[in-house]
Amino acid sequence: MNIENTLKQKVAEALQTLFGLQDQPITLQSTLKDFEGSHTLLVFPYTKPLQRKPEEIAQAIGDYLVANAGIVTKYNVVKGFLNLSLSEEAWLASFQMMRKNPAFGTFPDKRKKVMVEFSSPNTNKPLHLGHLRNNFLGWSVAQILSACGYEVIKANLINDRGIHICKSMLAYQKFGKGETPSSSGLKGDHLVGKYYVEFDKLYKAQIKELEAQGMGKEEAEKKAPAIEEAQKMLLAWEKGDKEVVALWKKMNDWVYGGFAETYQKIGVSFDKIYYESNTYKLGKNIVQEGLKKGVFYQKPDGAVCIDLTADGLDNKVVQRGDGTSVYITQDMGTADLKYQDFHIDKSVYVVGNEQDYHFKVLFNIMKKMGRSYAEGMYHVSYGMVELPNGKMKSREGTVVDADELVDEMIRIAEEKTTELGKMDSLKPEELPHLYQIIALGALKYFLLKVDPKKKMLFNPEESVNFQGDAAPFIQYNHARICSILRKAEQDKISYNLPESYAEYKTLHSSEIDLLSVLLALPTKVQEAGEAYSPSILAQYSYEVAKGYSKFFADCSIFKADTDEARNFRIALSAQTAYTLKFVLKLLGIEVPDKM
RNA sequence: UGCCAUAUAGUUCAAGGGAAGAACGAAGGUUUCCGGAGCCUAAGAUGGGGGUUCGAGUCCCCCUGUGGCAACCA
Repeated sequence: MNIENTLKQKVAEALQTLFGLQDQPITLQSTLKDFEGSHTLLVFPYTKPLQRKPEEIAQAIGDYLVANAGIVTKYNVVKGFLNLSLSEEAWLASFQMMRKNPAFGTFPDKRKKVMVEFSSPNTNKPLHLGHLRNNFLGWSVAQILSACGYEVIKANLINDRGIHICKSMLAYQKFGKGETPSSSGLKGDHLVGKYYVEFDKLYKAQIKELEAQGMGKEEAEKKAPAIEEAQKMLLAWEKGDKEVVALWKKMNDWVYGGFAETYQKIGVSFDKIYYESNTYKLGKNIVQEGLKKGVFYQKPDGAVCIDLTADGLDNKVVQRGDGTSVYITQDMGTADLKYQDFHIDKSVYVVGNEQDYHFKVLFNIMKKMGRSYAEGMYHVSYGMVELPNGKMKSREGTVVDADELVDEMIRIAEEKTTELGKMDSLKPEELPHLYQIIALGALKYFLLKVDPKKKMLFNPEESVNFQGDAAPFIQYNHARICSILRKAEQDKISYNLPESYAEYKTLHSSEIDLLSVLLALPTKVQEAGEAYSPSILAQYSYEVAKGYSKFFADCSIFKADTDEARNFRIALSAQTAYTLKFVLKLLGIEVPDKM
């Protein structure tokens, strides 16, 4: 039914009829702006078997298509590129098909469950820009997979225990003086983060002092009293020491309060929350199972290992000589736990690329252990967000704080909106929500438009775009269409009846370009799902908005020459609004009706 | 040292082996007309060297730069 498949079929037919060629690759791409036509067939691949010039072959196929394909009206040949123009009927027919499908862009239920784990913060400090990239990616990947037909469970594995938490706790014990979020006016996560930084100051000073006394750097890092105390605290926590556990609970609760506020503000939520304090002991049964199966082996000192050298990896310890867990042990256990809880078919981890190796090892092990879900494990690996002067480091305070950044974005959104005088048509009480939509949209789009696996640069001086290739431009096009649809309704124009524009026979090239972009929606959603890449949809949403802007500038809607043209253009606008809203939703971005 | 990423315009990013594209910035134009956060015009780039191919930014090899990993850390 869709244009592309019809064309491919007809091209195959042409190759068979004209040249007796079968099973040839058929490569269609969209025609470049500089040439006439909408679809371009590459004929280079046929030159070899046919021993003929590409121009000859292209011309022959072109003639055949015009005569036999029905939907092709004319063609032109540039080197080995056969540019095709399609009939108005073909465009209008596919447009009607799209209009009739209220769920255009979504796929049928696959009857498969996938868990997407993302966010996964440590509870010793507030969220920063890097976490935002993670949260936005995870959320978007979950939405995309859902549109692709999966049942999605969004999970958050909170790292609420370990030496880093003890660092904050220790510093609080030493310097906190009973400070609380309410007494200090600080958000809970920020308060705890403050003591994490305090710890680092103390620790660094102690190292320096020890070094001054002639101790080597490495030894000083191990012997500094602060770190020794923190380690002692961790042991006490593991033994269930009442005082330590009480402090841990208190400070974690502060952090959860802070996180909840941030999550709520950035529009992120979860279906299932795991805590490492509950899962960190898991996995030992898998170690035993692996030993029995011969997947693992035990070294003389008792450490359990796996030899992955045959797979291009190394020897990896999965359990310490003293019988305690390492990182990978608990991840094996948690993988099983997730399966037990939900019987998932796929398990996706949104985690930074510094853990690429870890996940290769984990997935490899779970395959060797014969887990049914192992083939469906996938690491959405993303690059770090860097500042102009390099990486962000929490301990050194060179981070872009998530809460501050969001607030700043909201401030800028208000400023720009006021500057443009765009808030006149809105009630004052609607404005804060609008600013929030625009600010978060800009931020999310900025972080999502870049290919996840690439590192990206954030320059606080230049901030985030509100113009050009940016969410506000896309949102603006949605708002502008809503305005048109309101007018259409006011004027009682029933643009949604296909027969009301069926006679429209003079499509403008901007209309065809826009239509062609809109038709690509399902393909783009599928691509984004297969690649776990929201950036594909971010780019697409911009193409749609740009296509609409061009159309809007070139084609008058309410002053169109005929009622058919007018009705078609309103319907085209409505379809564009649907597409923009649909795609941005998959990116976790809201669209306003007015802005 | 090994492994994995990565290198495109002044800057930030695109380009499923197929005609190198945007945006920002800087230059010029555009508002009697449905929303100018817009539209139009022009300038500007594949780190270096080999190879495979009809065709390479894309695949392979070497070199250089950058980031990450290579813990019985997480």
